[in-house]
Amino acid sequence: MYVTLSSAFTPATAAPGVVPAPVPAQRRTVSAGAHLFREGDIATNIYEITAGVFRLTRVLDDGRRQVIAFGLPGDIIGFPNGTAHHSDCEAIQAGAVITHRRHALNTLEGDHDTHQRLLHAALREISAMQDHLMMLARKSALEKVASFLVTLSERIGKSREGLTRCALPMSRADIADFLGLTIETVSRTLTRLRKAGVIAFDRAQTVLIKDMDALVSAAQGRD
Amino acid sequence: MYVTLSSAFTPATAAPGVVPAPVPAQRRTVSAGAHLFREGDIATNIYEITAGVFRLTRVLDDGRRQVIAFGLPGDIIGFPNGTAHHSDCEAIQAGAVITHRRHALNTLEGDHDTHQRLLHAALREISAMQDHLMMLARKSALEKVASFLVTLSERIGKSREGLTRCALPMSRADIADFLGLTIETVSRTLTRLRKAGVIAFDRAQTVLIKDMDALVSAAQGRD
DNA sequence: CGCTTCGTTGAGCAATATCAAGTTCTGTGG
DNA sequence: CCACAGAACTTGATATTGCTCAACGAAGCG
Repeated sequence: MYVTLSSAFTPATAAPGVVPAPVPAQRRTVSAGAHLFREGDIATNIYEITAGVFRLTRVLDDGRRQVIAFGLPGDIIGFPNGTAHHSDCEAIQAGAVITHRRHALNTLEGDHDTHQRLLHAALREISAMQDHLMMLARKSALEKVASFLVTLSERIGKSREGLTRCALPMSRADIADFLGLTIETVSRTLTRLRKAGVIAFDRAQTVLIKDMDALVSAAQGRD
Repeated sequence: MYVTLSSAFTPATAAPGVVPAPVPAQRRTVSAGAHLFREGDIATNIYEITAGVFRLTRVLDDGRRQVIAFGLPGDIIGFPNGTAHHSDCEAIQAGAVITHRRHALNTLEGDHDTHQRLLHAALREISAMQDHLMMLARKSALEKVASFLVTLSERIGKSREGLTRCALPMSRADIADFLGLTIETVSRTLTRLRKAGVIAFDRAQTVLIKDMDALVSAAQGRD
């Protein structure tokens, strides 16, 4: 559930001919700042986000932090590897999730449709993380920040009259830790884009993308 | 199939009580330099590596390259997202794979055991990529190179008399592109570790780890 | 209204990239 | 077996990017 690509999210409609299924899934709301799970917790559930914004983080012993992904509605989060979670998941904006039993990934239990959806989400996740990998390793600060804005606005931006308005539900620190930069560099880069007339700000938490083409170009390193 | 963690690889033994299954899997050998698949190819198979070393790469339009992972025996590679592959996979050392039909990931086809193994490999992959993400974004050149050597030697190193000998089947360029560094930085960092007495070289393609503790420390940033 | 957290800006610095030689290794043809 | 050519690797000098440290401004919250 990298901020990208999940646009290809497959809705939860049952395939024709498939039995309606005995769904052991439950809804759950999560208030801002609350953890869905923490590193070390036994991974019993997989979560399908229906509202809010979540943040998946890993922390190194010495405190260095990496935001692995932001989870938005439609994303599926919390895939287990082994029995325990290896990352923290916190709601940065109050939200809601559908919890699926971890066992829904076992072939012989639960319904086929849910199983397939979770599986495809996992595969999409692998692909999205490959993109993220590429970005972290090979892109400049400007490209990273621009890419992030483009991707986020594709997910949650509203376009009107050639202007795209996009909320930034996460702090600068979260963005920095997602992109592998410092807070200062993120801030400076946003300022640079603003001064270049590519973006503007309402509040620090709302970007207005004035020139999407330029932003996309910046994201790809042709600035 | 990041170079790490697959040590947790689950062998292909059938679970008790499971029908032997009509396996549609086939063996295939791949010579050095040959591609298993390329970006854009229709993803019809998933590959289970039984011998050799493979390299999974993504290339940006402008030529910037990222090695997503190295595939070693026991790893499973080529998970599809959508219909086409989004990366290239090349054998850097002659090898062999078992090919599984992509459909083995569909619940209702093929045997349950294979399905579960592939699924768990995918989940392990997600976890491994999270580690890789963290490393790319947050570690210094020294930490990256040291981590790489530690991880690789855990997979393919041979220890004897407190000395671990480990082949480096990939070129410096491959290592650099895996770690998000330049060839020169990789080379300099290896030299630095060598001059510090932590490692030594036979040929450029074989490391001797003389002080594993020091290497592990370096990998974790306490040098 | 003050406090605290978050974000921006500036100056200097450190790590790594880049550019440019050299050196070693490898394979090939004589 | 040796000489040579090309590739891979190492090393050095310099440039650049983004980090660190520090101060300041703005916004949420009691």
